[in-house]
Amino acid sequence: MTSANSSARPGRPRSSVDAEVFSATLRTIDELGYTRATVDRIAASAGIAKTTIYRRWPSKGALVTACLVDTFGPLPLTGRSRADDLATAVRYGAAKIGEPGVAAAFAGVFTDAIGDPALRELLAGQLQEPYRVVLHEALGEPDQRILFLIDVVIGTLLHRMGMTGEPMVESDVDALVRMLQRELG
Amino acid sequence: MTSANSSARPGRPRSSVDAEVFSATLRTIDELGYTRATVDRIAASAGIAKTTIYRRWPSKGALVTACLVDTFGPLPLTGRSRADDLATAVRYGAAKIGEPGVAAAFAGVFTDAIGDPALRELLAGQLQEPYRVVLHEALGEPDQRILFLIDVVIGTLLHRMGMTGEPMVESDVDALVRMLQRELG
DNA sequence: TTGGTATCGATACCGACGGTAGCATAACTC
DNA sequence: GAGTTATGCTACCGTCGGTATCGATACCAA
Repeated sequence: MTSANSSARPGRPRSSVDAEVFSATLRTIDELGYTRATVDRIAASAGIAKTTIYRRWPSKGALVTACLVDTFGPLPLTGRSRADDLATAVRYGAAKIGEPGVAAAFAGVFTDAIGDPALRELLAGQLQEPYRVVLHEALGEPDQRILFLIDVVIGTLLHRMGMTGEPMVESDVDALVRMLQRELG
Repeated sequence: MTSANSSARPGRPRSSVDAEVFSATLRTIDELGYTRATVDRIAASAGIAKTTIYRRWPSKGALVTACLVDTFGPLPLTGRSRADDLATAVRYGAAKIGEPGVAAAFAGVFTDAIGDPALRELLAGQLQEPYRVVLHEALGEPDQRILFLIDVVIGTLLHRMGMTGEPMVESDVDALVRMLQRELG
């Protein structure tokens, strides 16, 4: 019979540096902005070679998208009520987008995704789609409403970061929560 | 007395090609995306030399910002009622952001503005500030509420364009109008 | 007509960036 | 050991944002 040992691939195993790379990516983007955060600098900050990055991700946009998917984990919903889950989702998004480098990374990927359909599919499929599914289940609203909700939450928070460079203040996040609770309540 | 003729500067006058440049900028960004819409290509599309562009705008980001300021003209408010003015503003923004190249230009400038404080000030001061003033007057709401409103409208519409590449459908724009009318009504 | 001035097109150039190729070497399995 | 895969390193390519330069051009004033 063939060797059925699942983790028995020959050759040198991949070094587990993905976490360091993601951390270095956000750190570098936060310090220098998306454009000046070159792949060379990110690799140097992660302590690896630039070629190693291109062996794992096909482009800078794909790297940053993977970085965002890693940063935005699963939504920590409570399931107590629709209003509660909605508020949790909004505040979770606000917290994540307020983390250093996240908003800049988001804007950069959006820009790269124009005229790069593969990257746009990656962005919509890997980043937005999981939240669409879980919010559809938690809120019991049709998909069109869920996608609208995501547009409002993420778009609003990103626009504030893009215009001011600062995360949205808590009182405005509160207003966003109340507005959407009225909308979906 | 000194020669007080206002339009009597010596030398060759500037050729009036700003409109062609703005048109070429949006056209090229729409065709190729922000990154691949190089200043060379924009200049060629406008039928002028690249150096002429850099004599009028200090950077690609400044050119695109000026292009957006030109595209987004003054808000055509009716003054009939707050609800009417609000709906008009939202639909005006949706129409403009749906025009070819506008959303891509917006996203690109946001990306460039990170780590370029001068460009960010240009963006906030030239593009956002006029709308803040006129909406503050028309809606009679405090500045914080107006800025929040702008974040929601522009952010939501841009996020939809960034994720799907298509403008927001009319039914969703309607939902956006109703949601904000409830919020500010 | 002449001279002064500011803009224009064209070209060449620089530094930086995204991405690729090649090679020696290290790390693992059998 | 042999075979296989990943890594670091260096060198390289094409492109892009932005600058410098120069002759030609279009205006004004005298």
